[in-house]
Amino acid sequence: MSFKIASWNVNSLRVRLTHLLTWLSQEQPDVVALQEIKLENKDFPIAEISQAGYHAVFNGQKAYNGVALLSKQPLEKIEIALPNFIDDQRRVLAATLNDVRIINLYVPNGASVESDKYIYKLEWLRQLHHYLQMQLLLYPKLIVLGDFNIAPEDRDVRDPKAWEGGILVSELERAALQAIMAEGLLDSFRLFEQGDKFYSWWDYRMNAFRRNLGVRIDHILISNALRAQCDSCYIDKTPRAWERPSDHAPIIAKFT
DNA sequence: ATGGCTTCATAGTGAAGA
Repeated sequence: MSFKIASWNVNSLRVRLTHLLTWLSQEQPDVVALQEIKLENKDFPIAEISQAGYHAVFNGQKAYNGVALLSKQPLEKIEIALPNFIDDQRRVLAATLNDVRIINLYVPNGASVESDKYIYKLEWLRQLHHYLQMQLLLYPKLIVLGDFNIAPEDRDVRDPKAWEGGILVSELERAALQAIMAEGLLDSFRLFEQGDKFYSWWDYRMNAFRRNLGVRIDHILISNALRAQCDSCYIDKTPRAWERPSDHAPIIAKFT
């Protein structure tokens, strides 16, 4: 039986709800991880999501951040934060489906490498590292997906010279991601032959999407125990071309 | 060209995103 999982930073679930519902009906993923839902739990559109055939768990807050998991089957063992890390920003949502642990992340953006938010991003990634070490011991079949706000390599950036040393590509961010992946997580996108210049985020400004001036910062990482079952991974650019889109495109992985 | 767009909170503009 095949299994399809996706991640999508919707940049406001309120604004993007019709996009999401259209996309769900077309793509029929088994699980979707959403980031930047930007609403409180009391405002989550449970009825619409349920009508579309999905269970939902969510970890929202007012105005910013917020993550959710939609699933055709009910999810279990929900966690909503990194352990032992005091943080009022809602960026984590973990759940279990059968024997697969799914961890949805909205990694801090960091603003700029000179910013206090950059320090927070690096500390957050350090805490994430500890958490994933433990989760890998508990759950050999692990999927860690979401908006990582890190482009792993220069080939994940349309204009590496322009971005060099800056946020999303700085050495410390990339090293933090590499250290996490070295625990036993694979970038599912890079398990397969991909064309050139595939990105998951394009700035709203400067006609960046039309010109494909993007960066690949949304990822689906999988543990070694899932490697043999993973069939494909691809970025779905279609909803990015719709009217009033999110600035991110969904990324999808399929498993047998 | 440190702007450029979009969303949210707010009722003017300003923060935040990446």
